[in-house]
Amino acid sequence: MTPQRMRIFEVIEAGTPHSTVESIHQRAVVSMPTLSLATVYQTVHELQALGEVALHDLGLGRLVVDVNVEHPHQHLVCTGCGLVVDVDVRVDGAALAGLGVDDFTVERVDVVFRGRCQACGAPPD
Amino acid sequence: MTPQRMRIFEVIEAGTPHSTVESIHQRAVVSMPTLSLATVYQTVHELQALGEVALHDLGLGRLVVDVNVEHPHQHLVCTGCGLVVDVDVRVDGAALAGLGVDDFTVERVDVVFRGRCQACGAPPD
DNA sequence: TTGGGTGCAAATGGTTTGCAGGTGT
DNA sequence: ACACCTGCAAACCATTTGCACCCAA
Repeated sequence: MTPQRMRIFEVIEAGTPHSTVESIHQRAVVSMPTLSLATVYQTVHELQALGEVALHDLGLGRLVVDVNVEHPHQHLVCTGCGLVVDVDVRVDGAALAGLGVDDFTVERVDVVFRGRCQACGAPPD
Repeated sequence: MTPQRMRIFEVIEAGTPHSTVESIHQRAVVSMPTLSLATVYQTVHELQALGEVALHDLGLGRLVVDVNVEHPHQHLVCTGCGLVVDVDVRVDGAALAGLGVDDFTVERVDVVFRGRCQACGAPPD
């Protein structure tokens, strides 16, 4: 556990439950001016291997670091501001039975509910 | 409708129901050696705007071009080879009612079933 | 001293944009 | 001739990798 990793972990814990690598870096450089983005990437991958965080690709074009690893859940994503909210919906692969895909072993089901948060309101156009 | 676009459209239709931009390009350069990847990207976006194809980010790190636009569906993705299969499962946002996210307007639900196809078998380790 | 691990500079790869060239009016 | 459209070279940006450095043994 190096000073860099400690600082990155503190920043992740102190922030919102879903951070981007960039936002983690921005908050960490304040007290560690030489910290590079690559180190943050490397560290979040190590934290993932240790089971401390989960990394999700929610179609936002950037990695989402999720501190909620205790609890299986899915995600709600605002198409306006990128806000991510955990939702406590359990889904299973059993829904696929009898659809002609029996040769496939389902290991995980990722559900993303996309829409607009209250602050963003209805989309333009 | 230019020669390039016509060729790209033909190639998409003739291939598998899910192509990557790169595979479209590879098949199209055979008969159009000067065709660039950027033109393929531009063209698939135009085809999307025309409602001829759908573009999906399925967490594979590359765009998936889907010719199945008639029919609402979800996707099965092999973590081994990247195979994509359409599955006829309908999901709705109603499952969210009473979860404390009432301030959110759900517009779309994207479900990705991840697992292993028969050819890939169980993952290593 | 040396072996393993750390963290950053530079490279990578998919995707988008800016502009030169062509086309129809 | 002019305005618009087409398609490619070069730029872009999130992410990964290669390597010089540091520390414990």
